[in-house]
Amino acid sequence: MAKAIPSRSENYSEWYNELIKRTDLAENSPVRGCMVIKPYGFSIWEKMQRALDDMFKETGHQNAYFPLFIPKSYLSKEASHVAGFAKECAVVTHYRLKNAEDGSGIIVDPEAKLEEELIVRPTSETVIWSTYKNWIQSYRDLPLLINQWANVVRWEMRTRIFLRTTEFLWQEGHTAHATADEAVAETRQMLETYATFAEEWMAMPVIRGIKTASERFAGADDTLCIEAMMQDGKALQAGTSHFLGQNFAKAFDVQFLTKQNQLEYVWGTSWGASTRLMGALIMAHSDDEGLVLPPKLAPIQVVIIPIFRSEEQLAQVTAKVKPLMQELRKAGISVKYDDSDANKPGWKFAEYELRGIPVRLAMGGRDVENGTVEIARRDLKTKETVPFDGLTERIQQLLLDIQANIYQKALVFREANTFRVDSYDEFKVKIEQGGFLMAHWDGTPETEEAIKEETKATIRCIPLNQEPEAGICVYSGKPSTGRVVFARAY
RNA sequence: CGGGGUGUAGCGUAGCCCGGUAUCGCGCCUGCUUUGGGAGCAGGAGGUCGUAGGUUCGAAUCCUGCCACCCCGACCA
Repeated sequence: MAKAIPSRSENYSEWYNELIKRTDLAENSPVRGCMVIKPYGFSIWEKMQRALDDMFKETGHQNAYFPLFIPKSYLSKEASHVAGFAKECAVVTHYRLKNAEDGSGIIVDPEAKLEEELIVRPTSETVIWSTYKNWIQSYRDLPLLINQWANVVRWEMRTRIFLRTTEFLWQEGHTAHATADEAVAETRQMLETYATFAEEWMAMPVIRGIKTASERFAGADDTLCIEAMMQDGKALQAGTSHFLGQNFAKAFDVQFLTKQNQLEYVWGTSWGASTRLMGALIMAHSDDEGLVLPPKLAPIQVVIIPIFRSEEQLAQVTAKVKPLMQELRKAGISVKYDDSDANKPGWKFAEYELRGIPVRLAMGGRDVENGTVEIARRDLKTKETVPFDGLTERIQQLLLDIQANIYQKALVFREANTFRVDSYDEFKVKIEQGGFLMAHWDGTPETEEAIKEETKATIRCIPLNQEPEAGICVYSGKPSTGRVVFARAY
């Protein structure tokens, strides 16, 4: 018995860490700030990758791969870019080790110092734009729509598994366009792609918005983002899409000839989403019994557990189950039959619940006789006995229902924890309870900074598609044209 | 890098204040009974108490250094 995970409501951090550990998603590695993604966790990540990658392809993007190392001089070509990343770079200075003279072990060979240090990429704009210079000459080469799946390194002071690790996996799209309008449209399109992925695949509602100047990506003219609410009321940035203007084109001298034979700088975008999405997935839906996976991302959608006292009984159940599995698979449903006798049914029920498998079937002698099966759903933790016939259709529908229900639940939670706030006193009280505060802001970085300083709340974004509303800044009392989203964030 | 905490069997822990050769649970092994919500009983294996030193007749326990990990903060996707 035992093994309850620490309660979600009591200690969210502890619950999160323990959940990841117990479900075999990932673990901290001995290497500073890095994590090991275990097979179960990676199988979920792979599903995310595939879905995102398909969406990128549908919008005309192609995959490529660029180097891990960035010469220091590249990184420093775009001034605000390097300023933004300088404090968190891993730097390669030598290329050889040797035995110490005094026999004390292996040391870095001082003779093998690099002429120019190499930075382990914190993001790839600079290497990529230095390459694009050679790829782009004419308007006929545009738009250039490239994505890469890669790892990057950011030497953060404090790490948190999946949410902020020293090394992380992500995809980064880097596009070049002939006009600003086109690049802006691309930025929007990719933001919408992320939002669609979050909502339709992860079942996680997001707010589409634009970052304030102080939260903007280093080197961008504008940063769009999707922001999600976790179950502790904190915000999580789940994806970003940047309009780079001509900043990188100018820094790396990427020009093209227009139809009119004019030489012009190209317009850029970049956009990325990372293994942080795994953290989002966990924190958005899971409960004290474990993970709750949306069916579209569950590596196993249906688990079938036989209940038997003897080999003969097991054989009877198995005879019914095998054809069902074939039928489910034919319908595109992933299914696992756990007929091991290492653990008893009760243990299996709890284990698959912990791992977030959306649907569980249990079948024993009783069911074989009656032509029934017990079907349980993870999201609601309900179960019922249903006829064996027509199961495939029922399960198909159930998976859709679960996907929709998880989304709806997260949406209701977010709405219930989103508050319109009109005074700073109210702001300070509400922020302690968590959630999103919709408040007027005077548009100045000073106000933004002061509020952050005093309440630890940041402006997550200025929501897109929001009707303008005249008001006064909750902090300064100066006029404002619309509400922005304040929250404490991961 | 600052503040706090924890290191005892594969995992989780008691013991530490007040020194006397380590407790309990899970897991593991054997046997029987069990199997529709994390099985029961009986027996068994498993520990240089993070590490180095000090105090002491005697250290998991007291003292000092070091190491590791976790939490909070600065930084941030």
